[in-house]
Amino acid sequence: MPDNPSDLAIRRSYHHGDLRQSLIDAGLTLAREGGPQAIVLREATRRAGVAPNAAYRHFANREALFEAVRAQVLATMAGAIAVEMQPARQLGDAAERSRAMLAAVGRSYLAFAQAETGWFRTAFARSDEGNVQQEAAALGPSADPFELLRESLDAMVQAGVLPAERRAMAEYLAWSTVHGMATLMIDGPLRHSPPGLRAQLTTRLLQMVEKGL
Amino acid sequence: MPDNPSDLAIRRSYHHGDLRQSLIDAGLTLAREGGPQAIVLREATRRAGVAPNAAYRHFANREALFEAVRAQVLATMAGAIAVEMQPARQLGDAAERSRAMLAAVGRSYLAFAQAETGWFRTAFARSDEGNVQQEAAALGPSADPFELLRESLDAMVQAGVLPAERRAMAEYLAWSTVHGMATLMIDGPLRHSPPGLRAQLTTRLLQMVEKGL
DNA sequence: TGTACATCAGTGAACGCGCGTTCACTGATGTAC
DNA sequence: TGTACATCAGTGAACGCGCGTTCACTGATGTAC
Repeated sequence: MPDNPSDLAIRRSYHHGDLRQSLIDAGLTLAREGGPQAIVLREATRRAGVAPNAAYRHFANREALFEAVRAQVLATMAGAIAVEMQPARQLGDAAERSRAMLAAVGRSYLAFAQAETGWFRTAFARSDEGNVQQEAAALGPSADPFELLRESLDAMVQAGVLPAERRAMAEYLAWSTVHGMATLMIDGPLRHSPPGLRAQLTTRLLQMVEKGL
Repeated sequence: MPDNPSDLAIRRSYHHGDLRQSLIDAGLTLAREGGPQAIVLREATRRAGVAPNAAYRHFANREALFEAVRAQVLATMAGAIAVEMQPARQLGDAAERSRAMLAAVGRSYLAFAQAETGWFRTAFARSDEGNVQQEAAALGPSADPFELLRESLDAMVQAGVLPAERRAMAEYLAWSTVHGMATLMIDGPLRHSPPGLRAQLTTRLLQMVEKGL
């Protein structure tokens, strides 16, 4: 393929090049701006510069496209969190390190929810499942933020910071807390709260989790 | 008005009786079964046995109907929680009472989310706000579950269970935790978890909040 | 008590919109000989 | 190296659907005299 003109560029060839990925990319843009409901098949094909039904060469239906986008979002989010965890990973003391990792997960989870609200909503949109796991698995390991949380908790147990008998289900307790706060901040009563208050709340919340676990 | 045939009954008179409330009732049924998106103006009029545009006598647009339904849901939820709090309120010891009240709020909040998922989703659907507060205010006091949470925390401070300096923002920390768990249970990885596990998680979560605050 | 009339609460028909999806098709690509 | 042909990836047109909303209307109600 000498020229591979994607998306918005005027296609010189009858064939697109990589329509599948272009549709997913368009879906990502839509989701970023408008959340899960903005992932509209016809709009994605429009942005890819292609007839609406062309999508059906690559996806069985709208749901399949949606799940592909969702898996990508999950991977992107996991990537963002992994980056924020890097400094914590460098720490020498095992106890300190594991605690810092957990805090980093929580902090960057909340940051992502606020910075990329559309994607955040998409990541946790209800789905008929099934497709999701397959898509996510195809993207390789650590495509899910949840895994990073698990890793941090395991590190805490290994460092002796978290008693082993409290490890079970701890990810659900921690995740609940942080996810609930994210919801409060993007949709709930804290929707219009100032950044200073949010920072304060984030800190106290993470303290509560660490103490409470 | 000799006969006041509402909703599904065949109307004998040209006038409906109380179309406004009938539309809200229809909206409540729709929301209960299908969540916020199921609140469809045309469907509500259909169920009320009336032409689609009749709704515009009582609501400016779909959004206005939606907010009226949402306010009702919030009130219903607050009512359910208030009932569950009753036993706790009877307790003699102030410290014990306040703690039991908080636990009751958390427990019944989670129970409501699982028993009435459609309503729960509706209660916390994003909205353009403005209308909500007015509608809720019109329904009288305690129309919001959040108020009951605040009340419990205030009681804890008064009973000396919660240090006054930790009272500020405590409702957001507590609410976050419980709301996040609700989300996990209805949409997230705990979607298909057995009741026994859920009960265990609920208990541990409430312990965590009490300790962590 | 009866009648005229303004007001209110509904009707009937239609609008434009955008969606997901299906059909029969055609242009481009790549492989076998 | 050239040609025939199967396969693949897109096109064009249309479908049915249901939505929210607007228009000009009509039947029922209640009030003034």
